[in-house]
Amino acid sequence: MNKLSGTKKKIYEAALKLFAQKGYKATTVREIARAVGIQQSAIYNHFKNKEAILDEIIDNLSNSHLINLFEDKDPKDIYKKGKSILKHISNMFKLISYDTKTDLLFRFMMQELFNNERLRIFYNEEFYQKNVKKLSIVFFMMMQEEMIASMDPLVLANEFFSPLFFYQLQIVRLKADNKSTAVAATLFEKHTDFFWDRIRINNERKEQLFN
Amino acid sequence: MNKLSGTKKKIYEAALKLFAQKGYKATTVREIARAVGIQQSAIYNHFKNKEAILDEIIDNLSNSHLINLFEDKDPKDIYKKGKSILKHISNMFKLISYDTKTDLLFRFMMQELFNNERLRIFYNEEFYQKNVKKLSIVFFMMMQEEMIASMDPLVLANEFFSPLFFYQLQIVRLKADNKSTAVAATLFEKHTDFFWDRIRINNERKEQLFN
DNA sequence: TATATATATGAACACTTATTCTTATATATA
DNA sequence: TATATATAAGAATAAGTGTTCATATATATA
Repeated sequence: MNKLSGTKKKIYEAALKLFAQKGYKATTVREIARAVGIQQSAIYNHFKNKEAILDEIIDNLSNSHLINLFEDKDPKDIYKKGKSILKHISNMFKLISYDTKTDLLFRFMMQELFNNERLRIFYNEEFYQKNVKKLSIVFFMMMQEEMIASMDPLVLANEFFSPLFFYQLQIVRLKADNKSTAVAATLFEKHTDFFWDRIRINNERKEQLFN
Repeated sequence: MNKLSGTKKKIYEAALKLFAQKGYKATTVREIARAVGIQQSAIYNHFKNKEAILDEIIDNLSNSHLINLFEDKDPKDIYKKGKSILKHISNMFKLISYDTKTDLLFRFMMQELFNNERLRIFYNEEFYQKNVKKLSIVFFMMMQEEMIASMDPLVLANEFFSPLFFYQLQIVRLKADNKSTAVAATLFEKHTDFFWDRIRINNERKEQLFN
């Protein structure tokens, strides 16, 4: 989002918040205007129409932290870190769930997933496929180095990714009712511990392999 | 749902379909009426208002197959089956994703999750908590019988449940765009295979334990 | 068959919706 | 300072919304 005027940015952010809370369809232009503190007609000086706000939000999803679990690091450089890279990714999910800005984006995405084809394409390509593919490369390399047991890397990537997504959804859902997220939050780490412990090759096993 | 008149049932089902497809708010009473083939005013002979249709749908979720993964079987009776009970539950998720009726309920639930507090309560208590607790009882008993490795049963239950949920969401999402679900569908079984293979105690390990 | 009840219609209602004007006021540019 | 441009307000509009009403027609009951 480059150099928005103050008001345009305010409209954008108020709209995102409302879309995430009650959905695009249920949010009125009047509500957005009221949240910004202007007349509804003033909105049309900044956006062509209501849908243009929605489109711009979806456009900007690609630049958000919602999808950059790897922070643009090359899988080839990080696989050596073993468990700690999984811990890091797991922690990224946790941070997204709690960061007030990314949290909105995630809730918005889940809210509108079935109502917007562009959003589904984003979800599939940027949020899911991209990350799972990177993960599977990491796992593939770990297998080659005999850090972890050998199996289908793509399956493994899905198995690592899906609980993180689910726990994230849990937290966003609990927050919607102002319920405690403490228990759900611990599951991020427990998932990584459980997962790594089950796939890693320890020294004894390694010796067995070489015998 | 007891003895609805023909028309009431038609309204109910047309509404569920539309709610699941485009959301409650975006669905108009006129659309529901058109789908049934009656005037919009006739709907009010069967339901007090639009929201009453929504409420009735949510009421009936508890009777649906959406949540009865165990088909009312006692965890104490089924844990002995070991992997096959997990296969069975995994397959239930898969069936739900493809059954045209339950598939609608799941999509409806995900559509309206953030817009309806009663639905979130249902999701949390009936869909999530109830099943995960039953699962953890099953795992706890498997641990006592030294069928699987010993760890926190509730964590294990979450680890088994969450990928199934995720894959189900994947399939419903892919179906929304008429995309192929073949690859996603294989993940249900692969999840169970991977999961069981990692937690089970095989004979060699068992011998080690007794030494 | 006659009567009561349930269900259908079609028109109308009051309200909300997104959007568009015209007009006024800032803000930036010359 | 004068002028052009961007942004604000307020009123108005047309279309869409859920809902109600009086009335007609089936359907079930006596």
